[in-house]
Amino acid sequence: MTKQRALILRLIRESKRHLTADELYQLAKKELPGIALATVYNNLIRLAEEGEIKKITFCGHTDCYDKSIIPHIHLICDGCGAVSDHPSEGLMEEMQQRLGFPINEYELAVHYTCPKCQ
Amino acid sequence: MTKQRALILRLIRESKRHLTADELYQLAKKELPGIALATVYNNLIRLAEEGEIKKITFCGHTDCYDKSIIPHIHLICDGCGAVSDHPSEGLMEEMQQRLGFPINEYELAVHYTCPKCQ
DNA sequence: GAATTTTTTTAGAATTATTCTAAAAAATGT
DNA sequence: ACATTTTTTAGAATAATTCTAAAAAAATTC
Repeated sequence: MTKQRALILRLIRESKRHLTADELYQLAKKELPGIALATVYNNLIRLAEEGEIKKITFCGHTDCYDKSIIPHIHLICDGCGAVSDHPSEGLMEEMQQRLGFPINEYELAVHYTCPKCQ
Repeated sequence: MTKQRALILRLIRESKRHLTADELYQLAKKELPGIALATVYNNLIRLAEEGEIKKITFCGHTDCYDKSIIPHIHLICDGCGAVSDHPSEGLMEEMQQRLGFPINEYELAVHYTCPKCQ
């Protein structure tokens, strides 16, 4: 665990939003000015492999990284594009029953119109 | 409706798989050798806007285009990476009940291990 | 149906996101 | 501390996508 990797993990955990690789790079540079963008990418891959964070990809957006590795629903407002998280207890089991075979995980993005954009 | 757009739409509809922009470009060139890659992109954007096709993005994969605009589940094998479609009747309603507010659409990718890769 | 206007296409440059490479630096094991 | 392994850095390379300006095609108007 290098100081670069620790910093990236901390930034992801402290953030209220999902951050892109470049956003993390910009934030990381403030604390560790010499850090390279490739280091951010390397560590994001590694942290995701180790299960510390989760890579998320939405249609039309740059890949982001989520501190929560517990499955949950991503709510996307079609008006302003804001992304929020929503718990999804029991959805794994529900999905397995529906499909009739065991599953490893799922990614669920729900598009709606948030109260502000109504 | 230009012949380029018609061709791209036909190729998507005739394909059994989801195709990337570049795959479509390669296929389209066989029938219309002078077609430009930008034309493929322009028309994919347009066709998706018009609701003729659907753009799909999976974590780590290049964007693909789906002939079916009816919501369905994408099954992704974690072994071989193969993507297949699965119907999802009633899932929209189920999801709305779970969330407690109306939704526009959803994207659901389920990761599993296919029989071959077991 | 020719002239005009609008839309689309083409070719290539530009941009964005990401990955690769090779040398330097840091961390780890002895 | 010395050797080995891993990680980082800087910058080049690649991949996917978008932009731009001119040419071509399609649609509209007279």
